[in-house]
Amino acid sequence: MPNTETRDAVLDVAQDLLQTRGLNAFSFRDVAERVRIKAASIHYYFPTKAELCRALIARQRADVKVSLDRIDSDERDANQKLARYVSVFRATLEVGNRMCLCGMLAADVTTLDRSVVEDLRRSFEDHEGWLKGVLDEGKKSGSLRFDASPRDEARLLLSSLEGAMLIARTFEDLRRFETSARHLLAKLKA
Amino acid sequence: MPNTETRDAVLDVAQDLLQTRGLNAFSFRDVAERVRIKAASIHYYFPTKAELCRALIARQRADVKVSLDRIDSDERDANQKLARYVSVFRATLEVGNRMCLCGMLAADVTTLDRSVVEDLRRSFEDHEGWLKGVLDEGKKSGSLRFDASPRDEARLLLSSLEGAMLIARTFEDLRRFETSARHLLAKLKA
DNA sequence: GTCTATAAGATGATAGAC
DNA sequence: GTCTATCATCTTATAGAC
Repeated sequence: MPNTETRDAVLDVAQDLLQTRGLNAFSFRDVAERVRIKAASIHYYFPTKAELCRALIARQRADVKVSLDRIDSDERDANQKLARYVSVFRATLEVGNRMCLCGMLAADVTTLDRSVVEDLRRSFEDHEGWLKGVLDEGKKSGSLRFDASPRDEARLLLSSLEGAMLIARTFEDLRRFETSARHLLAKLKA
Repeated sequence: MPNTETRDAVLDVAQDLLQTRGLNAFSFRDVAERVRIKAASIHYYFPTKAELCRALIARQRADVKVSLDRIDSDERDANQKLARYVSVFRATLEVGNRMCLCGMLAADVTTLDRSVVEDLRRSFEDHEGWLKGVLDEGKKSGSLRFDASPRDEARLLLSSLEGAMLIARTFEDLRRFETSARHLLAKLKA
């Protein structure tokens, strides 16, 4: 079996560099140095940068699923679920002023292989699908209020959070994100 | 005097590549080939990539000022002003599925020189300042309605539009942007 | 202003030793 | 699994001819 420890370390470092600098601003050598192996060794786990990307998205989707499942089991009120959801984004920004993994890949989308773009879209759709469910349920239970369809409202919320991260990061100002997120949730509250 | 024609052509091509691929995914050679000069010649106009960046932002800020001034002189209603403002973003996406220049640089922010980051922030502040004015005036005249401060609401609107571009671009789906933008404006309308 | 030539280093990727 | 060695190519940038 492959050495999962090294493989995970490579993914951890690559993810951090990707979220911090962007896909085209870090190299296999950058990753290797931090993992303290040689660049060539990374190719043993991930033959190409595209495969590294796919693995990052796959792991991220699994991690997100765990987070969303936990929110679903912990919270019953839609407002609380959304607040917890937002806190996932804030945590990303909080540690090292990182951009969302998918948001960063979205910026680099034209430089990605076709198959990576497809995975990236599925990842966004994971978020949108969950948000749609929460919004739908919140509207029906009377705890949320909005005029668009749950689908459109979910898309708008995700987009707005991504944009809020992008700009808060530019100003290195976490409070910018927090303020935007607070207003976004307030607008949805019944 | 320097050859303004070539200089402008370099800026045009660099801007397109930047908005399409991102700062770290195009080279002086890429620009040179499209302008049909040699890469070394670009250094005559822009000694470093950072200076090219600064020039792009400076030109963009001037262009945006012209656009916003025109909106101000053409439209009196705040809702109309915002609709025109949104159409500037849509036009960018419409032609070649391009990301906003500043939004793209924001993704690459950690790889930018300090001085470029400062210019980038000023560019965002230009937008936010204008939006704040429109929102303030719209609220006072009774044509707009929102709960946050004009400043926070302006920041949120700009963030949301950037995020909507980012994700619409990922799906190569202009209508995603249009739908999000429509709902954003509807939420503000009194 | 634009070119050729060149530097000095980085990049993704592969072959083959250990 | 990890390494060294190597490849072919690209990158930003500079020097100096034309």
